[in-house]
Amino acid sequence: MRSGGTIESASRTSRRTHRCGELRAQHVGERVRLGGWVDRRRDLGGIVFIDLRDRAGIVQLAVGPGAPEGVRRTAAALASETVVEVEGEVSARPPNMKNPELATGEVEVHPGRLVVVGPAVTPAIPVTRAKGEELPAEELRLKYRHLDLRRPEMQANLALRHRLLQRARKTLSDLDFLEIETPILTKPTPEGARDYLVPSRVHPGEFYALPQSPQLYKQLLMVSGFDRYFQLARCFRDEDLRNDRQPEFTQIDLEASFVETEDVLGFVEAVLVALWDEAGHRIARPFSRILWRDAMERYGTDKPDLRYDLPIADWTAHAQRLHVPFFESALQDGARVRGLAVEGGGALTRKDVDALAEMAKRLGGSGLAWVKRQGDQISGSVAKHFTTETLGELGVGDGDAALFAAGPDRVTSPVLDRVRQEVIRRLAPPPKAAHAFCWVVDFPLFEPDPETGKPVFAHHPFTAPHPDDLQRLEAEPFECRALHYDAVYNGAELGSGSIRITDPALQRTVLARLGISPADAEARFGFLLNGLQAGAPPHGGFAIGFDRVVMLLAGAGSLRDVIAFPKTTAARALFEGAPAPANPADLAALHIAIER
RNA sequence: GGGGCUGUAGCUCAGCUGGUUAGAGUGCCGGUCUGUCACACCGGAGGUCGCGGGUUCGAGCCCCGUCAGCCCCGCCA
Repeated sequence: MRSGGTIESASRTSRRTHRCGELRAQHVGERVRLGGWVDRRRDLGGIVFIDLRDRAGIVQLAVGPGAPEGVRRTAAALASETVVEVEGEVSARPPNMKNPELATGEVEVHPGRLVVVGPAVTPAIPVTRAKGEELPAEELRLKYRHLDLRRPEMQANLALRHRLLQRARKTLSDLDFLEIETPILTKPTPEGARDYLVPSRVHPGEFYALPQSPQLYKQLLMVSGFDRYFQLARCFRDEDLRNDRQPEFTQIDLEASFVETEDVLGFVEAVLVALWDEAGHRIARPFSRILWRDAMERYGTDKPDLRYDLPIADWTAHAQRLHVPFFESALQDGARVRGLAVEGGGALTRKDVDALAEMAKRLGGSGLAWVKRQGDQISGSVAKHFTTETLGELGVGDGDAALFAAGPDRVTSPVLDRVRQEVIRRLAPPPKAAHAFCWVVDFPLFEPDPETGKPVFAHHPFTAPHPDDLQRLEAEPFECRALHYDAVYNGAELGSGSIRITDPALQRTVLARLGISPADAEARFGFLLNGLQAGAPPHGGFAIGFDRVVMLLAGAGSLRDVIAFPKTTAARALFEGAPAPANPADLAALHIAIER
């Protein structure tokens, strides 16, 4: 509510007129009521200054000799993190006493009433730190989450998260998508990540699973004719964690009917552009495209960081002429020599290069050969095999360096991907762009099982094969491309999606190709197959990893900084203490016996 | 399942080659102070060196085990 002249605060309640952080010079002379936490107190004897903090920020209370006796007594005894309510007049600060560091620094409040409404014990971890003091240990931040969440950084992260959720919801709703909730108690899936299981009380020995994603439900919604669906979906996977992986997480999940790949990418671009806009970044559309095969060849990864050049080159032909022992030992069985021509790589120190080579070895490669050129000087582990001319053929000029890896692609690709990232980190070249979005398309449909070599699906078994590759399904499964696409941003995967199989016969064929018997297929995916037989429109969709998006846009170092109550890397909740033993009576009711 | 890093006062950290009574800053408690904003100044309390075992005349420091947090590999259709 806003009325002319004075600004009526939207934060007004029965107990306050404004939030602390909202007060400005324009409020001078107004009598306000505030509620907040005591951030800091500076007691000068005759006058006490209190920084009062709430969600909107901090304002200074000044309790001087003119204040009522009771207010002065209360002010002198206030402990930090106490909740107080205060009523008083907003005053302009004396000219030399303004604080330009503070949004409210032009003013202060002179309380006529000051009441402790929420006394606080001394906080276990500080909410406000001294300059230069590190954050408390993460373990303590998670244990005393109610205090950690009071910090302005965490408040800002969660406020941003809120805005992004609203923006995603509005963007999709405006595109005519319907938000439809799907079950949290679902059916265990035999493939994929481990499920979180929930025992059934009324059906002894049977279990629900928490959804790893709403995949099958959203496809069935398409079969049901809902046309465009989205959900801000909570998903659960019982796998080991990383700094960008939590056991429960949120996806912006969408699916649409009568679409081709182009349509889905368009919808997802609209959402991503809106989210980045909400965070203050203007992003151009359409995003660039890169074939999966090219991404692997040029960057060694399916999520290339396109903020930087520095593509991987194939130097096999050059290497064969040079008779370098390092290469020849590896150059068998169709292996290749690939490498990076690093512009300005002369700045890499011996220590840098050794660290890179060490990293390459750890990743299972035979290591890294290297050459540096300074004028006519050529140095490095394989320097004696090169001249300025042969280096020139590789694109290595004065002041540059070349890094070589030799072996099969499955080894050198991940090595060169990591080496490229590390070179970029160490040389810190200026990025071509701050925000490098791209679509990676034409993923393979199958990949070899690392143990048996048999085809297993690279994504999920409902991904449609590329129509041009259908006839290769039997004879050359690994050559078969999928209508699958990933959204990649600055080297991070934001999400993935695909056009789905809608022909039940093709769906059965693909499942069979994966070694799943018809009976098995029926037991596991029968409800989907039934759905497809009932008249399925062509459809496809996408899922955006929302937590990761918030983390990137908040500039946070960990998912834990954009989730109010996250789990530790051991999947524990330190704040509430989950998981916890169940009492025997509950277990008995669930027909569960614990083995130790 | 495997590897690495960390664990010392409420919090953040220092602690040398194994050697006397384990320190600093901040917070906390008490005091002085009328314009501070990391207020300043004076005084004080505060320690199972994560836990268990071992080596040693002697362990915060070395060894073994274990727990917790974090990072990575495997895993995450």
